[in-house]
Amino acid sequence: MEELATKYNPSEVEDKWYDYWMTHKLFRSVPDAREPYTIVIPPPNVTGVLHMGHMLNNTIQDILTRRARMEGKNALWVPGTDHASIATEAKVVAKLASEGIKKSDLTREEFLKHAWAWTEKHGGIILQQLRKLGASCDWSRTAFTMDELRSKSVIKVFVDLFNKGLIYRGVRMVNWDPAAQTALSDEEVIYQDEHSKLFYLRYKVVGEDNKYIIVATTRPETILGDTAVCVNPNDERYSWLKGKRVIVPLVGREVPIIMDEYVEMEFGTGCLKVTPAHDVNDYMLGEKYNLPSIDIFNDNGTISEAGGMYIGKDRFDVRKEIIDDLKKADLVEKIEDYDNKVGYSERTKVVIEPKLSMQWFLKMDKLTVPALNAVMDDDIRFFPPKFKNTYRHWMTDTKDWCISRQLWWGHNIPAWYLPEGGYVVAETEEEALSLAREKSGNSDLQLSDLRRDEDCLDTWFSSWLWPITLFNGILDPDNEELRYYYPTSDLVTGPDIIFFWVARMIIAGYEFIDEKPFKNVYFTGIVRDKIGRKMSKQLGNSPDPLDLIATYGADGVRMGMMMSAPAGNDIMFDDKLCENGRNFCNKIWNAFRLVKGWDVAECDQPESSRVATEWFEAKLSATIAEVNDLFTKFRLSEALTAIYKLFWDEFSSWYLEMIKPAYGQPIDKVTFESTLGYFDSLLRLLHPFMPFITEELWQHLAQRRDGESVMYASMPQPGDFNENILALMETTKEVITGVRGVRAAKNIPMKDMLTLNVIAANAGMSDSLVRKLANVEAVNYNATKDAAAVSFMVGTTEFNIPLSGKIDTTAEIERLRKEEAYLEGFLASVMKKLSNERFVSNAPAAVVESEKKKQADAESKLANIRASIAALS
RNA sequence: GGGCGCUUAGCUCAGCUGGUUCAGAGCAUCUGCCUUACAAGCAGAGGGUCGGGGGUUCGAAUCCCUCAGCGCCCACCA
Repeated sequence: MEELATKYNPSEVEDKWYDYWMTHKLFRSVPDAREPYTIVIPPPNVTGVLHMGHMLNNTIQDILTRRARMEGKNALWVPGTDHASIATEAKVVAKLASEGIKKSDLTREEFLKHAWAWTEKHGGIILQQLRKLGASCDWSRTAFTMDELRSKSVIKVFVDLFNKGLIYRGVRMVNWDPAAQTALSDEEVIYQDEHSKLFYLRYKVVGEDNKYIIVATTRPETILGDTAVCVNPNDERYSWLKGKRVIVPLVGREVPIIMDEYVEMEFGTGCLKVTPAHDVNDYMLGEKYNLPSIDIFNDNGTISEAGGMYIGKDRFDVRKEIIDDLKKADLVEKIEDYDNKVGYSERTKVVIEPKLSMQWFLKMDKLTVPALNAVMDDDIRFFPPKFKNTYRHWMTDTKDWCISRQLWWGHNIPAWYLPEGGYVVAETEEEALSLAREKSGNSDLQLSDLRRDEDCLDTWFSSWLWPITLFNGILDPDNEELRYYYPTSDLVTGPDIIFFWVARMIIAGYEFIDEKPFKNVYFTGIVRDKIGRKMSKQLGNSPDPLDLIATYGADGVRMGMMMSAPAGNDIMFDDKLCENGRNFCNKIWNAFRLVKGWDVAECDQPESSRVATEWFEAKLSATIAEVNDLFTKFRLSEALTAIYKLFWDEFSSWYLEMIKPAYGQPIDKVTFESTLGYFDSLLRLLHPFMPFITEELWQHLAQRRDGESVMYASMPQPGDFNENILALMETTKEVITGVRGVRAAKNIPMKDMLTLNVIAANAGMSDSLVRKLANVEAVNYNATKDAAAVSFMVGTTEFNIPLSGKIDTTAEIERLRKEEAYLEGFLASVMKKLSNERFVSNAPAAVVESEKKKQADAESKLANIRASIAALS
């Protein structure tokens, strides 16, 4: 066998095995007789780059997929990317701008050419990066939310919903993004607290001399669009205003006073200016009282012709200017500081403008019903379950979904407008034409007479179909793949897109397939930096995952992240975590070097090794059972921790030391074979978490045929094991630790042999292992106390180590006195409990028993200690 | 304004339906070791009245109430 380096070198190993897995198509899945296990990737933005959030999310998906595969399931993890309408279009617009090209100078076709070129250049980078992580996706199935199959599906779904009467078109107040110049859904608006100002403006009452009413507003520039002032009809202060009119300051427009209980009398002055075109509530009032609506903004947030003043200037500049002008005209009563919430575009980060516009909507009220029930009834399970609350909140009383976007990069809405008005919705131009001819009664109508809707669909209107369209479930609903893989097994995603995506996928599942899209949803936390800030490009606090992989190895990064990533809780990420992962890789590597370095001989198995193997076998089984249980609860970090401890503490620190032959000596064949078997089991257990190093070592462990992989080795299952051996070893370890403690305290080198006296007939430990690991030459039972010995206790048994000449009697007595005092206190508290009548009669028998045992143990220990003190004095 | 969650060792967190695997883990710290797999390591050690207060109970980190601080989600008070 070739010489192994003393340190594990991941970079040499990782690419080699990824290529091997790819060459042998080991990630490939097609339907067969096995039970399916399916995960669909939350598609990252096609032009995005890998960040720590992706790392965490995809590591978890890979762990689940790899584990399922080793459990004998037909595991499929489908990768793909999202066209990310707004984000991608914004990037393309910016790139074109840097070349001096304006989007408005291009035709739709020209623009899309640029967009596709951009997508092809940058698209898929992120998927390449995922390979570095070890992601075991079936790359042959890589999909894109805007590829042909997905596009056709989206259009078909739109037409279908339209024909069901669930999609409608109408003028509504929507969230307008002046940077992207498109409408957004409510979910794409993020509200932030702002310190702003409340401006109190004077509106002159018509027909009254020098009488003004004061209106409070945070947005003085919108007075350009005021068409009324509203007060509460119950507000006696203003009853005299009934039927009067006021003059909008500066603008000079005469507008009516209206009375509506919507107005809070306590807020501001109790007078509300009404701007139906630029505020959702004012819009409602406008509808109710038939007020004119003056849209004072252009789509880019500048003042429009309709504003009459400040035309072409930006809304925020105008806010400053108009206040100056109002002050000059003495129309400002006062200005107060005021904290309020301002809506920002999730994508472009600019302030949202409520705007009245013609949009397409999807009716939500009926659609949400089965989706809500599925989660509430645990037909779809959320991990952690606390997110059920959040989900229920949103799913009750959900507002209609604005699905149109004034963008070009996306699925073009399949609606065509007739020359004489009206429109038709169809999957293809041909169908549209025939519908249009029918509708208009004009059989000469040509396609060129029809005008295609300019808008495209919200990105989420394609991603909500993702688990279905990946198996072509819309276009061919009865196909074999859909029947086999759908519903998928687990979805792994962040709670931030529970409404954007998770909820809508569930809705789509029930609406289009009549079946849930997945059985379990595992919510990851947000990856933050070590001082708790969200990682972001702006802060520059996000490490580049590829740098981390280069430094610590993919396995190291995966392991470091997973050790501290409980479900649903944020992870405070620190590079240090990866260091632990790297160290663990090195530990595994070196344990392997040790084992593989031994010479094997046909000799008798020592007693110590016999006990050690029996014990480790039991320990292995117990841990596997524990890990299995943790996986069913999606407690991945705890499962990994359990395996980590099994490997590092139990296997490396204890077991290998127990069986390790003396230097230069061979190991017996029985022990060796057992050890290789354990190693194999450990590698299998670890594989889902750390795929590369386990594959590398599995290769060295045994000869394999080309194409074989630990990926397909079966996950070890727990066997029956003897609980007694576990208890025996716990005692043995405590005794060994006791002896080592004495060595450390007394500065006795490991090389020096010691004698161990047991002040009892039996200690419930393995003598042979104590001799070997504590370097004890003799274990004497039924020994008597010795003034020239240091003592320690394990359970109720006292041990002592004769150390003539090294005993500081005073210090030893003092130590024993402390111990005595502690035990006396402990005993007193136990006795107090036991003498409590109500405790003895109310507590379960087992608890009372255990208290009695505590009492007996404490008494016996106390007797021992007092005897020792007497012996030393 | 409503809802949810968090507060346990210096740091990051486990601790499930109250009771010897209840005060734990990893990291960090301290002490001694380059012992022949690993110093990215080994062997030892210290460290917390479980955010404050009250209650229920024989018994509370765990259940209830309350206060304080923090975080998240939802909501049209200009």
